Amino acid sequence: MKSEKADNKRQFILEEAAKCFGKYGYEKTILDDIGKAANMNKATLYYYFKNKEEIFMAVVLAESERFIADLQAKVKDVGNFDQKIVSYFSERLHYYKKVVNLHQLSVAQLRYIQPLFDELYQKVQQTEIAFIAQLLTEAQQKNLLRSQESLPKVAETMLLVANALKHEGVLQAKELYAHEIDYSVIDQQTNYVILLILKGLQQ
Amino acid sequence: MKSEKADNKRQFILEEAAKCFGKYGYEKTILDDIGKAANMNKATLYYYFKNKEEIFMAVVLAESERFIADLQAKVKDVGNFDQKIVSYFSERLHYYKKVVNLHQLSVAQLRYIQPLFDELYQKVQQTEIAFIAQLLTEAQQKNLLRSQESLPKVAETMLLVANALKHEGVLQAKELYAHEIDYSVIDQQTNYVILLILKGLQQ
Amino acid sequence: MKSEKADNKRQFILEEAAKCFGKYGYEKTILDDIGKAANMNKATLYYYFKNKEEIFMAVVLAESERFIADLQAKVKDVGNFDQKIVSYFSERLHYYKKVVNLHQLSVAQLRYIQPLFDELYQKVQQTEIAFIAQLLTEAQQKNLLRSQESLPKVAETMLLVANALKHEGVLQAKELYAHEIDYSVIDQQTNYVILLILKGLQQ
Amino acid sequence: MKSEKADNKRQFILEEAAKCFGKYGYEKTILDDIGKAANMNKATLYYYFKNKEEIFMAVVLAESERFIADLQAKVKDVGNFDQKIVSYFSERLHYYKKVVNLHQLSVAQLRYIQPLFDELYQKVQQTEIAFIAQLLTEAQQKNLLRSQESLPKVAETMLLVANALKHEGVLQAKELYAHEIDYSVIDQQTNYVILLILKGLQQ
DNA sequence: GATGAATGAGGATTCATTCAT
DNA sequence: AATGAATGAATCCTCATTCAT
Repeated sequence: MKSEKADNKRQFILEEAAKCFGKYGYEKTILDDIGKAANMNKATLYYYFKNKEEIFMAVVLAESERFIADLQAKVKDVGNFDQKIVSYFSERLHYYKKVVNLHQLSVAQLRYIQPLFDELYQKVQQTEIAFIAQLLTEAQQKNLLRSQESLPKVAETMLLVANALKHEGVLQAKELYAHEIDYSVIDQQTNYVILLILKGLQQ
Repeated sequence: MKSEKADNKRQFILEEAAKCFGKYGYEKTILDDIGKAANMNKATLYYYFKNKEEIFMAVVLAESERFIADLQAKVKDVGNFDQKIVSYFSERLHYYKKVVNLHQLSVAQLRYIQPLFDELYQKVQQTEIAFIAQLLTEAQQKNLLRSQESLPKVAETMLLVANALKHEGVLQAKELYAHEIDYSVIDQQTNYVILLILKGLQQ
Repeated sequence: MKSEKADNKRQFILEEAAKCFGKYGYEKTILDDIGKAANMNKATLYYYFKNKEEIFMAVVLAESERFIADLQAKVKDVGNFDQKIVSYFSERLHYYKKVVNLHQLSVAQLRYIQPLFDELYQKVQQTEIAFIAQLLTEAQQKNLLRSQESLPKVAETMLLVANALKHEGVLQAKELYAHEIDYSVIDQQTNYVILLILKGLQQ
Repeated sequence: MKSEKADNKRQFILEEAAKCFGKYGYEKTILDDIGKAANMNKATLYYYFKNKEEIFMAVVLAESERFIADLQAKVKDVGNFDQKIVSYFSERLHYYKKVVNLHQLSVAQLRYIQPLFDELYQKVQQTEIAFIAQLLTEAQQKNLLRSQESLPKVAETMLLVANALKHEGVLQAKELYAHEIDYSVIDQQTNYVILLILKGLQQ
């Protein structure tokens, strides 16, 4: 492929950028930092990415993919079926929190970035939906679920709800310190709804 | 007092500034934000403070004083004498971590700001030394300590060591994510040394 | 007089301001410098003077008066009548040059300040005219001048011409370095015209 | 060469900047002035220079190099060997005075700028040392000097002394008007020492 | 693909000046 | 008379972004 080399370079930039963002935070990282780290003129970065924000997004996406893979591997070893699902969402929220802290994002930036963020997650979400649907299917095959529902649809709904609660929590946090968003509340709300849904499926 | 009004205004500015720094972080907060929040031209801020950094420092100092007061009240209710001292230092480190996260400071900034930070803490430290010395004195009066040492000196030394370990931890963190500084290691080291010192006093 | 105290204070401010302007130049001297030097709040300066420029002008005026007095004393001892007049104008130009350098004025500032400058000199000029007229009168009494001209008028004209030539020189200096204005050319031109006028009077 | 164009532009900026500094002085010259004079956005200046000060320094350096070249050409035609050396140092001091006046620098600025100034002159000084050493060598070849000293070393020492006396003079001038520094005293001191050294070489 | 060069949009800081008391 | 407080208008400098080559 013509683009294989380009992809490698893109990848390399992202790795260096991730280090920079981690060290200095999103704001303090200037494109010259990333350029120097990747041994190229900062203008070249614009050949591979639209702008600083896109670089950041791509960094987060890469981290996400790694994380989701980890997460799914981990969840497979968790107790029974209910717990698998619940802990999946719980860990997922925990991860979101970590990313926010990791890059020292403030609430203001979060609000601005979130839409792009979510757009980016679309891709990841396909994986997520598939994974949850898979868990549900396995449960169904063990006769744990009586539902006739489309399981992918259910999985998507669960994710939708989880995301909605997360966003809701962030948007409520107007006056609070960014990382003081009370994720534990969001966590409980999410757990509760997910369990309700699962109960519904088991009727 | 001539300066009472000015002091109130200074105080007011600090409260508004604290909100801004909390919301946006140190970097993203621009003086216009603080000015608008405090209903004044940003140039006026320079009448009350030397520069942005001084405003930030004053905010942190105010938070510190509040925190130290809280902390000391809380520690009084903690189990026995040893535990009081140990938990004092543990909580103190936890607070430092919180401040760093609270204002989304990166390692790079930390290094730069730390000296000013510490200078500022001089005042707070007098309170801290007095408090620890008091705890030690009470223990001595209960014949828990046999030492003839000057207790304020001991208190000062404990603080010195705790601070040194904290700084050491930060300076080691060159390549790590700012908030990923491993405070738990620092915490253990600090606990260990403090207990050693206490043991020495009890010989 | 009510204003005697105020006059003393004004005088004191001017002395301190002169030191400041001398040390730092017009631009670099800030009102806080003058205020501190005169032991008063900078706002108070505005009670005594309209603005920074007026302080500067007053400083220059005071220096001028001192200088003109000196000059006139000195000239009295100079050789014959012609030489007295010529050296008066020559020294006068030399003084102007000194003031300009002394306060590190640039050509740009000079252009701006000149009108105010000249307005200020009006007062001084009365003294100057009187002095030159006196020299002329003495010459007339010794029958050195046959003219029927009004001698004050002649004196005034001489000053007018001298000033005009000086201004002309400054305005020509657009592209030159401020203090590189070629005063020697102006000096020669002035001498020449003054001598012509004197010749005319002696016909 | 890759940088030839850039060097030309740098040069062009310096020429325009020199005009501005000459017209308005260091303080009054704003970067917009230089930018406009050089037909570019002021931000572009930062592509070629680190800051305003560096531009100024570069202007002075360029002037210095031109001057030193002139000076050396001129000195070659001066009478005998002793006179060549003495007049070199005398002219050199005269030049320093001119630069200071030329840019309307106040004593305060001089103190601040001097270190950078001297750092910049390091380069020029190599040329100066070589030139003086050459004069000494020629004298030696004519058997005017009996010394076995390293002549470059002697040349360097002479420059060192001349600079030290110059600095001493500036630093003494605390309360004086900047351009009223009494260079004639410095000149005499320098001459005296240089002649002493030359005498020593002729023993 | 890559980069040297250019720039507009800010952001911190300074300072002459004003005004209420 | 005096001043604490306030501010608008600069001014230096930074940085993401663009563009011609």
